[in-house]
Amino acid sequence: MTQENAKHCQAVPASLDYEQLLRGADLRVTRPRVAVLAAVHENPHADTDSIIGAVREDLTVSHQAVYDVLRAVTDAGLVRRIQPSRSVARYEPNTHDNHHHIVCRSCGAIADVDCALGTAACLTPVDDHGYAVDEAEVIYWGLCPSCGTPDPANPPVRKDFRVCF
Amino acid sequence: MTQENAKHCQAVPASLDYEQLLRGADLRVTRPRVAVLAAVHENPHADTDSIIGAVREDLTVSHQAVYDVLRAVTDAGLVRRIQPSRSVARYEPNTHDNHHHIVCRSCGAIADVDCALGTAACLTPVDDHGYAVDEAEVIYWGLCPSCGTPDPANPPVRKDFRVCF
DNA sequence: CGCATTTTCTTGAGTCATTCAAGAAACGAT
DNA sequence: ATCGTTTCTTGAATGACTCAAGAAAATGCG
Repeated sequence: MTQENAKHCQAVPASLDYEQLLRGADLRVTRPRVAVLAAVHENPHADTDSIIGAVREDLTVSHQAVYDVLRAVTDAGLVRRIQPSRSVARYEPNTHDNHHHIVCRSCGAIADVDCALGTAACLTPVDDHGYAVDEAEVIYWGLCPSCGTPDPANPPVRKDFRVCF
Repeated sequence: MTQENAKHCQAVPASLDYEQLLRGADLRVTRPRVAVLAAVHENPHADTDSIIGAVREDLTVSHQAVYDVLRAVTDAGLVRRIQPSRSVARYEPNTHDNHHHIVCRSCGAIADVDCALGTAACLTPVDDHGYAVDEAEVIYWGLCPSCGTPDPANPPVRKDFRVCF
């Protein structure tokens, strides 16, 4: 875990707590679900493939199960799904603190940032066109420190958003 | 074009203006490029498939050409690509007014909204973690007027983000 | 204008994240 | 423990998007 992200990471809950989390959301407790929740908490902004990898260190699961679980816990609000343009889906624990993300255009690295406005103000667009708004998602785009200060030995790569985060 | 989006739509330029736009961006002027630019200006928030359809009303082009053109004009800054979570890529003319979007969770409808903060403030996260930020993208999530006021004759559909915008 | 150079478009195949479907296994309420 | 429901496994399919090689078209120059 990077220094940058530490602020938004509460202590990783023990296995028992994931059970609580699932039961609290009216979801059945299964080993794949606990393992996926653990993987999401331990790997900030991980994509599905990384989560499958992490889960399989403890357990044999099909990729389909991971997709199903991620959908279930996301729908239940336990996990937040983020998907910057041109990226695959990524997941993080839902901390309910309305923090946002900075994404590097070059390498795809993601960092957490606090909401500049506080939870409430952020939800108030000037004109909501009659929409019932319940979330404001902010993505800051730019270059991360390593990509912004070009290093000939380590050139920024556009495509490979998945290796570096 | 809906009333809601009218504010962000300048008059649709004539064909000649698209030529100017392309030349100004150091891009060669070709019939597919002019047609794609026109389609993007005439169809707010259209996905690639819709753009292919619109272009093919005037011209025979391969889908690959449309993908290539969209990439070229997006990289050149003539067009903005937006891709809310779980949606395919969508395109709009780059108006450089830093407006944002409201997306309906149910049907995927997208509406434009002005930036609540003005161009400058919006680019200033509280802590940029050393990133050189050049854009702040805000997506408000909620329910559009038709999905928010349930109508038994027209139930909200989750999956079909592409039919309704 | 006509040719050469470079870029762009066509054609057709391929990739990869994600989803679908059917049956087996696991959960939890009685 | 058993039953009914939900979840997981297996294997195939979908679909947006990309790759690659050659044909066609656009720009620059004589």
